[in-house]
Amino acid sequence: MPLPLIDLLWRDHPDAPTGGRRGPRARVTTGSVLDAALRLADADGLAGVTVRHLAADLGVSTMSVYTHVNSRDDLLVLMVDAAHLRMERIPHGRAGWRSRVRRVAEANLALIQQHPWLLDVVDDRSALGPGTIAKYDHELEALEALGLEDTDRDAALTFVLDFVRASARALRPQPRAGEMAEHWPEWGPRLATYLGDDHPLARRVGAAAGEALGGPGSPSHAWDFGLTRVLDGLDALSSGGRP
Amino acid sequence: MPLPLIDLLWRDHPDAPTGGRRGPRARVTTGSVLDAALRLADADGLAGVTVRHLAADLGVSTMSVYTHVNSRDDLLVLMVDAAHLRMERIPHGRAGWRSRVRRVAEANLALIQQHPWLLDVVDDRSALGPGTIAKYDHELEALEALGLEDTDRDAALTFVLDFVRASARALRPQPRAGEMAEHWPEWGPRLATYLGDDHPLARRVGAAAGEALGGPGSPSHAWDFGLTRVLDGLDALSSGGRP
DNA sequence: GAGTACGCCGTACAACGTACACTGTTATAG
DNA sequence: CTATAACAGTGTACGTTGTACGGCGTACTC
Repeated sequence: MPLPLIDLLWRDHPDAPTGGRRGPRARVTTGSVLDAALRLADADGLAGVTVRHLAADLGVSTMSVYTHVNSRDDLLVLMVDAAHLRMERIPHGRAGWRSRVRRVAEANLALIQQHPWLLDVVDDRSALGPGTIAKYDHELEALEALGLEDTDRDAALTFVLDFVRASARALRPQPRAGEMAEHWPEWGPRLATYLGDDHPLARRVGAAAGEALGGPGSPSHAWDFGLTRVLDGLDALSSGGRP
Repeated sequence: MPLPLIDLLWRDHPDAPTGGRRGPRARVTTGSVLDAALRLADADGLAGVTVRHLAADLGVSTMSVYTHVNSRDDLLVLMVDAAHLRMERIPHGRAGWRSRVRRVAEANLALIQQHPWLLDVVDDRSALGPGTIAKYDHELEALEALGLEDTDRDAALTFVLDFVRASARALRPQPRAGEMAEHWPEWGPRLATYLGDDHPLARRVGAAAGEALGGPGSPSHAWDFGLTRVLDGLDALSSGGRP
């Protein structure tokens, strides 16, 4: 049986237990399993990360994967922490907090667009891993100039990162988009019939939002809009409430 | 084969196709399948909503479910729209936009806490259903006094609702919480060893946030904090940018 | 050289969504 | 009145998933 999750997360730390040295040499390691899992997830999404696929990619039998990882759920946690560990951490420099936070948001958006499967992992246990903790530490620094007490500082970071996650989900090409477009010639008129003259506001705003989504200009209006809202919302903290 | 999804969503509309009248009378309907599915989901979560369980609850065979619903994915879309349809829609009255938006947020939080499985449905096709459209219309009204153009009005609502979804996810009792607590006596000291003196900021803020989470006072500091941030962020729109 | 810890593997099981072929029932067409 | 077509419902079966269990062979320790 592999080591507990906490030790697998910190497997590269000098104090991490190594286990005995007997028996045949391992042909794969937890690290190489993770490398393969990340490749698979980036290519085929989380659903493509099955234990069997993983084992085939590694050239071992299905059950051998469980020698290096306790369960698929644990694997996902390890993957998230690995992605966080590899994330580039740009020094904050002398920029003001607004630029800092903006860069944190953009870096997280880039991370999720590079690894869209991050949106599909709901397990929070990666918070115990070296990558996630380092990321947390670095991003907390961005909020320094806001002068918040600790609980608010954590809440502010959560606020920013939750916005990024939601926006990234909206920006992600929906798997159903193709199916929707396919059925639209049939469904569109039918929906118009059902709606009739009801909900004129929803119809007007929905149409405008739909057009803007596929239209020219910025790839996502909602991202710019939301990010400015986030920054202005935090701004109200340091400028002593609303005027 | 059942009707296409768009017609199932609008099954209660007068213009909805009813299908022929031949054959034995249906012992269950799309509506009763949904009722059972909602009960199951509220009780056991989305994972408890299996076609077999559903059929057993309804007293029919497994495959009979597919007479009234095209697929499990479609079922989830119908469930979401049904939940949106049954949501109470409080008139906005004469309240200012801040109170209106606050109430929209609180109503959505209540909705998700009543039906936590809503967080697990990622399919956006419910946007075509009567419940989701009525909800959209009603919530857009809350933003009237902000004087936004249509695309911004949609973006603002998305901004609010995304915040609610993320907060609701954080407030939801994590399925892993029990397991974490169980392993904590073993993992806590180990984590302390690994961390050593690194990341003092993350350790301090993380500890404060962790304490606040289980501590006395408001059930969630992050909710109050974030909601005020959301409102202040929107406020900056109407007060003409930051001072 | 004996014992043991360990990597690896084959088989097997329960659960899932659902395709398919079928039976039986009922309203309609001739 | 009968033949037909449309429909609700069922049983079986397939492919896929995660993973428990027991066995086999290897390499280190005594």
